Amino acid sequence: MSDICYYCLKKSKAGIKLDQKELEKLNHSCNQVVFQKGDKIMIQDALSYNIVFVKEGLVKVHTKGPEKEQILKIIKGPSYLGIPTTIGAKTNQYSATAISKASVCFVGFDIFKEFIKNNGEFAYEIIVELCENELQFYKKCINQVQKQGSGKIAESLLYFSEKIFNKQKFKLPLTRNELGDLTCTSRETVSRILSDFSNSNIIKVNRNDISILDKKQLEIISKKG
DNA sequence: GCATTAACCACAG
DNA sequence: CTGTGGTTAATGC
Repeated sequence: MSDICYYCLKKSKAGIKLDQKELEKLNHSCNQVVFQKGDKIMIQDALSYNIVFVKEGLVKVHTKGPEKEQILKIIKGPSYLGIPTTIGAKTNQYSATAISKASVCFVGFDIFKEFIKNNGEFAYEIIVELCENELQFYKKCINQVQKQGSGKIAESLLYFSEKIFNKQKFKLPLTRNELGDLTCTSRETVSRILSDFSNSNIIKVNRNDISILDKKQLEIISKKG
């Protein structure tokens, strides 16, 4: 099949702007890999030759800090994940690990560069994505520094509920420890806050099954920090 | 001072 | 891997 990319239903917003000829080219230097939960997709400090695009599935983006592991974000396909590190640095500045089964496309950097140079619509969509990302990180940065524990946990629960699963009830794809790495708190704090929320009937917790019972309250906690 | 918040340690499921 | 309790340190009335 020389037209897999052409028929792909999980194109990025930029990918939609490619014409048939470009999609055929893309297909020649694009390699799709299916990762299982826990598989490493990108490893920090390794040389990066490809633009990494998550077609489907959940991926955690994380980096080794001076003290401990830091989860930068959790993303759901379809979404790019390796643009800044591929373009802006020689080696990967972060790692990426599948936290569910995930289909990932590795796109040759040369062809990606060619699209950016020759297709303005494509380039524009890439810029939009990069800008949205940067703004999101500003927000996250402020939240991490200024919100207290319960606010940060509430925020991430809402994130999983609204942005990742679109459900009130979901299975948390992270351990308590990882949720701590994501929210800049300790695993003990995560445990305590989750049981606090549970005792206040804001959420229902059973292992990693989370149900949000009182979304309003959770939003208030998230907002006020 | 006293309360709140959260990290670190330890230990038990 | 989790939940809890004790301890300690920082910060804010």
